[in-house]
Amino acid sequence: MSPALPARDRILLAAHDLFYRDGVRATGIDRVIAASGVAKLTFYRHFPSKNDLILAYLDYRHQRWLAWFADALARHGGNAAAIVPAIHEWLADPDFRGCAFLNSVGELAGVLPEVRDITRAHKAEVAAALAAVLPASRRRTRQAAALALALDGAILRAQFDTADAALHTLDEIVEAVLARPGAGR
Amino acid sequence: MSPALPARDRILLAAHDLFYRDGVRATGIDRVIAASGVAKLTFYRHFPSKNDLILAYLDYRHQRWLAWFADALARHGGNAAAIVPAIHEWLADPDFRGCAFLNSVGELAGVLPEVRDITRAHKAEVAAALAAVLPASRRRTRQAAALALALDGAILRAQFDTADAALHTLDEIVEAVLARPGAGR
DNA sequence: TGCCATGTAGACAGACCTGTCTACATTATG
DNA sequence: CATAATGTAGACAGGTCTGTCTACATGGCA
Repeated sequence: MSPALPARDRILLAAHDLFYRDGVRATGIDRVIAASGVAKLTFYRHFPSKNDLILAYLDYRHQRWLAWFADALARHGGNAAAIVPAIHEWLADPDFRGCAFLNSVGELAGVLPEVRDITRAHKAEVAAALAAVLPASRRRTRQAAALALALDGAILRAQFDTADAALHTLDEIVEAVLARPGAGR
Repeated sequence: MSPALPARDRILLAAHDLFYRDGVRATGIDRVIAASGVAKLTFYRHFPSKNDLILAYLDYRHQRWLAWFADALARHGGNAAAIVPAIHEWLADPDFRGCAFLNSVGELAGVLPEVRDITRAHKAEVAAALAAVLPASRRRTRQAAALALALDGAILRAQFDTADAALHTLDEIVEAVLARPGAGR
């Protein structure tokens, strides 16, 4: 009957699900408290303000998403051809609601500037994960940056158009960027 | 002393500036009313609910932004090389706060589904504006779709990283997409 | 035994939000 | 002149939000 998880973890889990699904601003503290089955005072002992919870949520999301992404890339072959199938897996998930970081920047960057830094750091790691599956070359880092940017575009596109359209266009950009003859230096 | 613009236009102008700068959800009706110098009852006669105002705002923004974009492309030469300089102009604007439509999808799609359709229509017209400056070819429409997606990625990137980084990466994608040898059909 | 961290339940304050309502002024038009 | 549309000023209701507070329970450890 004792709770399976300590209070802090239950709060963080509940906050993750609600913040990601409904948006940070649209989710009240009271809903997080109800969903985690914790008392209000307990909540405020662990997270003195909602902003603290938001930052903890982004940190948790960062670790969780990146672990999933690295695993998905590996499962699909661990090379450049794995990128689109891995993303397809995500976009097809019925719980897909876009990128938590991009969503948060739009919602919160004005009032919580740390979100910008967290997002920049997150996207840098995404680009690194992409670079790791590209063929070694002098242009690999820049190719990864281009793919990371296109990936963000595709994630957004999938939120107001079909996932298939987003993936198809992403695929074209991936091929164009990788096929491009070495124009560089 | 009579107002330069009819009440409805003043409301829409004020809503545009506030919604775009601070976000739709973060901006209360009272602030729009104060900024437009209109009485509350007058406001509610023109826009029975905030949702009506939001949709009118997006419609107005759509026309205004697209007119600016077409003009900027023309001023920079009206060909494919005009794309990055035109976007540069926008990102360098101190009032730049990302794409109003992408921001709204994140904030509102859950409670106001029309936002999704409006955004899809807006982006389709952006792609058409891009296609108009690309060299005629069998692949022009698909190239424009790819560039539109990359453009969205760049707009986002500029919100948490430097505009220069976003533009540089966008430029690489533009060149890769346009340089790509005809991969057939 | 005594102390303290950690927990529960829930009332409450103060702010802000949307939308309604009363009461009155101005202007154009039939 | 009379009527209707359009405007102003601002109180108010009912809801939601964050964060504080009181009062009490439990379990580990010195």
